[in-house]
Amino acid sequence: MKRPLIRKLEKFTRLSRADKEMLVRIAAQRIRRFAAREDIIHEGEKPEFINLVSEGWACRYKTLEDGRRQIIAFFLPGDLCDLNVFILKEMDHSIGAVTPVVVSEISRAAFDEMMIGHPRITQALWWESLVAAAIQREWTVNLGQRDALERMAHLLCELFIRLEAAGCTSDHSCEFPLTQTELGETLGMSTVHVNRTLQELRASNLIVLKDRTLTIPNLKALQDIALFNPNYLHLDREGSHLDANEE
Amino acid sequence: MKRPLIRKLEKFTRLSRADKEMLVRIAAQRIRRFAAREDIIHEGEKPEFINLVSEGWACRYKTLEDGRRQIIAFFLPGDLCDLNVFILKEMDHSIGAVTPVVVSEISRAAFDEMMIGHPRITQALWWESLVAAAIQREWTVNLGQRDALERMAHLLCELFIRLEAAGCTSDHSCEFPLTQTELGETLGMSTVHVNRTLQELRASNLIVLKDRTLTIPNLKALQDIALFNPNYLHLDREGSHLDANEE
DNA sequence: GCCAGACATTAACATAGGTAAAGGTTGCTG
DNA sequence: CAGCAACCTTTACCTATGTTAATGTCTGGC
Repeated sequence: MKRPLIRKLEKFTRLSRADKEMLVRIAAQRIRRFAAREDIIHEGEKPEFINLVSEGWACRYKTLEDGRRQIIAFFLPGDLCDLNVFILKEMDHSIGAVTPVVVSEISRAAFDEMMIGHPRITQALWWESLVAAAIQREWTVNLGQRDALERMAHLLCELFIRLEAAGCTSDHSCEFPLTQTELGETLGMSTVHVNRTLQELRASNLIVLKDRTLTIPNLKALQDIALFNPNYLHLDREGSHLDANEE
Repeated sequence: MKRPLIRKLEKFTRLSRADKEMLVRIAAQRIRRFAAREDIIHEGEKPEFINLVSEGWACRYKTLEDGRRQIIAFFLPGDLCDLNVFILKEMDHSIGAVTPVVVSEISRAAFDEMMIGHPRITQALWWESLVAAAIQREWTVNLGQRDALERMAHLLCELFIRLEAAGCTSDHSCEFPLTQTELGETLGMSTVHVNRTLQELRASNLIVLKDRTLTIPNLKALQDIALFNPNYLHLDREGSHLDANEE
């Protein structure tokens, strides 16, 4: 459950003790807490920090002039928001807390320091940002090509596997704080249809979703429904499953 | 028309003569040509280079097991495909030529050299990759929230403005090589509906599209239909319109 | 122990967009 | 210059999903 970022990065590369200490130190420098639904940064503001979500779920979202809202990405424990953002003059979207959230702010200086002294971390962070881009692309495919049932199944598979990589699952279950409204804003469908779709997945015994807890009794089966191919998550370091060196 | 990459980067920052010479030199190192419809790199391959599209249009796409295809991004002249890709073990999608295309391959060594000796270029390239990510996010919004007419209008606005930044427009017109099938694969709609939607835009005098040429007589009007907010393209360098120093 | 607010569920009905199929251009190629 | 291939257009019909609105079920606060 601890240090989800480190746990995740180790899916890509082995980190030295010094690397890990560095990451822990950086993450401790400036910590902020947000209530559920609170904005962490809002469209139009100048980005000054890289945010690292260390506890809770956050999301990127964008609102159209007429009020329609689209959730563009989820940030799970261990996820970083945009390396290098400070290059941009202003945010073109907002980041909000989905649940109560703990965020570490990484300053430009701290980031540069890490880039210079810790090539392993640097590599690992680029990997994480390439994966984030790949996820965004997969969401494009999801919204463009899959129908409601496939789309929902795909999202659930992705979130479950990402939570697993961050050490936030136990057995076949994980906490699942999203409301049906939020699922609709993510998948581009009405709440009514979200509900119908979840009912259908439940009826097929593909998921159990109750009391903010999601259980996927047979992940393979859900993946099949979703046409889910995990390659885009790039979690395939040779032998990463052999490492038992959790900290 | 020349050096679309330089032209585009100068929307973000001023480049020195040495910077520009560097970019020209790098782009000349290894050049490849592809016929329309040919793959530049295919899902599953190991990425070894950063590709720079210097002439023609290319696209990223992904195909589901059952054959459905989604176009995920367009690469216009001056666009780069994924800084740092070589970190990944294999491509999770393909990149294909839409028209006949000229591509410069940038090796890891050349990229590193540039990063070290040319901080202005480094900054500018990160900017360009952040913009590419922002575009991908906007496509998520487009597919998730906008209806067919808005979606089509939005895509046309974006492509036109990006072509303008690369110096590939004249007055209110640009070359527009996409078939209706490709538009459908981009916007997640059937060709029949693409056709209906284009008819509707034509009937409202919002576009003229004929003989692979697109004219947008009143860009503002098209943007209004699309709920198009150009902020995500981050083309707003203070005073960039004052620079008359084209090379 | 009751009420308000947030969330989930269901039903009845409406519509944007998909599907299938046929015909119309245009432009190349032999 | 005939004929094919790629692309565009249109029509008729169908269905996945949206809309509206009513009802149900929790939860925390008083």
